[in-house]
Amino acid sequence: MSIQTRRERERADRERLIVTAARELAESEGWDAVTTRRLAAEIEYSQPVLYSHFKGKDAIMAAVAVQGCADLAVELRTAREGASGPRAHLAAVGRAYTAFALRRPAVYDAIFTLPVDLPFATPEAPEPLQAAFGELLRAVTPIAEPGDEPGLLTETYWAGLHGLITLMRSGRLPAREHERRLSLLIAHFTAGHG
Amino acid sequence: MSIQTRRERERADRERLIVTAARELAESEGWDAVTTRRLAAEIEYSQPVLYSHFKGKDAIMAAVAVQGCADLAVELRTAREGASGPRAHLAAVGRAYTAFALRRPAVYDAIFTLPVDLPFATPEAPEPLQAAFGELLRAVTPIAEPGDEPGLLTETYWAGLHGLITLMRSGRLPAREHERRLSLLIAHFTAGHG
DNA sequence: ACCTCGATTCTAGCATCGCTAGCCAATCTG
DNA sequence: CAGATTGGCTAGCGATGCTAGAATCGAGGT
Repeated sequence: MSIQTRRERERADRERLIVTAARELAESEGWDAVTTRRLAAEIEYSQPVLYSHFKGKDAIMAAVAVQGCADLAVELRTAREGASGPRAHLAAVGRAYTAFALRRPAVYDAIFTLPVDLPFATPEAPEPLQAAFGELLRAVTPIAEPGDEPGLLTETYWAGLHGLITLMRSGRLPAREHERRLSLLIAHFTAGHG
Repeated sequence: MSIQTRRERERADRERLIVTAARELAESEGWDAVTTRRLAAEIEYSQPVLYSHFKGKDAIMAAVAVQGCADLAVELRTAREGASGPRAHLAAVGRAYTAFALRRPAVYDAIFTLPVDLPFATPEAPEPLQAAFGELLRAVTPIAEPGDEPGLLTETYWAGLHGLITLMRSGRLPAREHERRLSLLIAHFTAGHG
């Protein structure tokens, strides 16, 4: 079995190598620079090996998204734990979310904007995605009013954050006022929860 | 002058032909189907004529965006005029906005999601864009609380709508509950303006 | 009526993209 | 050591956005 396990281990190593190379290349030069040829050169293999690990370029991006989402979940959690009170929780998580999106735009896009077919709002969704949403849910639930479904309220708050990010990143909203818009969003979701 | 003006008129006609062909093709088969070759075949000219009118494919999409934005502005206006009261105005405009996005996804993407370089939040922005934002502004301003800057509040509300649309359209939010999420967003922006 | 010349449109091609077929070599088995 | 099998690589396909240079059309003068 030793020979077989060594092969599988090397294969798994190379798969990680592909995903991290794709992420680093995307973070340093944008997703447009992540071509299959360029990525193959980066890992010092030929193009077709990519397709022996992943179904296609989309699958590689999906892997980057899942891995990056785990990072996001951690950052959301630590942000929430560093604040106290419902309103502070919501604000801290919202700021951590947008900070992540601005600091790592390529990863954020892989997770939330690029058309990569990952199951999202279903039980089959990858664990990191559910973890990240769970962190949002924990921050939003305490400010839900009676009759509000926490899940739906979380999705709505999330949409607000996502809209701010995407419109600003594409130049449709001026970046200068981002902080004030974010504060407005938080304020309107925490009305009456001083 | 007659011959010159006729030429210019024909040229303008063909430019309109290009834009409408691009829009119709995008609306019926999606932007992926709008290749320069396909578009050239659709207007029964060869590829290079596209480049004698527009700098490139992006410029054609920008033209579709500007034209479509005029439609959006009209729909937002009629929605607002069909309602009475600050809360009803905000709700009507929000519903009209999302309805437009769902009914004409290709045009919506050209305006708000695809990376097309149009000046947005500046005085140089094309008039239809300013008109559409102005309609949102008119609906939001009445529910702004003292101290809130209407412009920023409008941008924040707009971001909420845009986030709901993009996350739902990409499958990241279940479409079934869209109406309830939209209602939640509106409710949180109209707290205290029954 | 014809010819010239300038403007305009088309043919053909470039570089690059994601992806794949089929050869070739290295490695394991008997 | 010979045969078989796994796995990577070379080469190429079809399609993309875009462009250079040939070809064609039409206006104006003689």
